[in-house]
Amino acid sequence: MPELPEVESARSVIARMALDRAIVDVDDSDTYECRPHAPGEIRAALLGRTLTQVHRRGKSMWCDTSGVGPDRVPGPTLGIHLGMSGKIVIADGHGHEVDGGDYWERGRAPGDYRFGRFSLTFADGGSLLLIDPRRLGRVRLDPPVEALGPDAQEITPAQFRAMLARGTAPVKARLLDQDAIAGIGNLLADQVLWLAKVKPSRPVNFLSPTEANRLARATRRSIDAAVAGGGVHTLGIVPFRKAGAHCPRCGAEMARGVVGGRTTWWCSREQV
DNA sequence: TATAGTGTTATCGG
DNA sequence: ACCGATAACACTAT
Repeated sequence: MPELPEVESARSVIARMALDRAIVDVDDSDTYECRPHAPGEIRAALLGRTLTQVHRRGKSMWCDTSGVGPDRVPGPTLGIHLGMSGKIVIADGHGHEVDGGDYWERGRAPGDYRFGRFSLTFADGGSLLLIDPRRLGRVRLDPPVEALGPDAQEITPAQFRAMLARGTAPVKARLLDQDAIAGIGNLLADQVLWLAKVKPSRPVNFLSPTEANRLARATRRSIDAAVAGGGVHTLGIVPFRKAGAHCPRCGAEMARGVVGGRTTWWCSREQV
């Protein structure tokens, strides 16, 4: 599920609910979610500290930490990636779900913690949980975030042009490359390309400056819309990514293919 | 029962 | 070394 808008929702949950609360317990026993750490490593690093800030770049989040004593010694950063199915949830001391952001989440009822993979418990008994059925998310200390490209929500027109100015990859593959531009996933990419009327398989070296500009504007508009709407599933083209659907703009049949290794849908008439 | 899936990454080949 | 394509990862829902 999570692309940039969902991760931003998770970031805001942490920012308003989980900062400056003393950590008294950590469940880092899921060795796959917490790879490459051994069980107990993250726990030992966080016990007796607090989260002081939460940052996001693209789909990656990380929290600054510090001790709770008078000296407030800085600790390691706590990296959280939601993967394909992750969600951050805050519970109170009775295990009652207090906050989980507002984006759509397929099937799960509030308070269903069956797929909890990592948690922090605070001094008052409340907790932060990472719910992640597919377990492709990740929690780690001091995650490397320097390699990520500019955040897709804040990228400048010049940075956007530079991102397309090298190589021969299909434009959709480049939009999905987190080292080139951080935050765009499969659904957001299809929406951006549809809005800009660019065929996903077109090599970046064949794009005109006009098309590059349309893509930059479409990226901005799509992310703003998805953040405001509460997730990428609220984007216009998403309900039409299915067999037999027709373009909501021109009525032509939607085409399906694989680009950048991902299932891709586009308008067979307008996106050429 | 078989398959697809809103993400990342190691590996392979050109 | 750079760039792009592919498979693998883990697990659920259809």
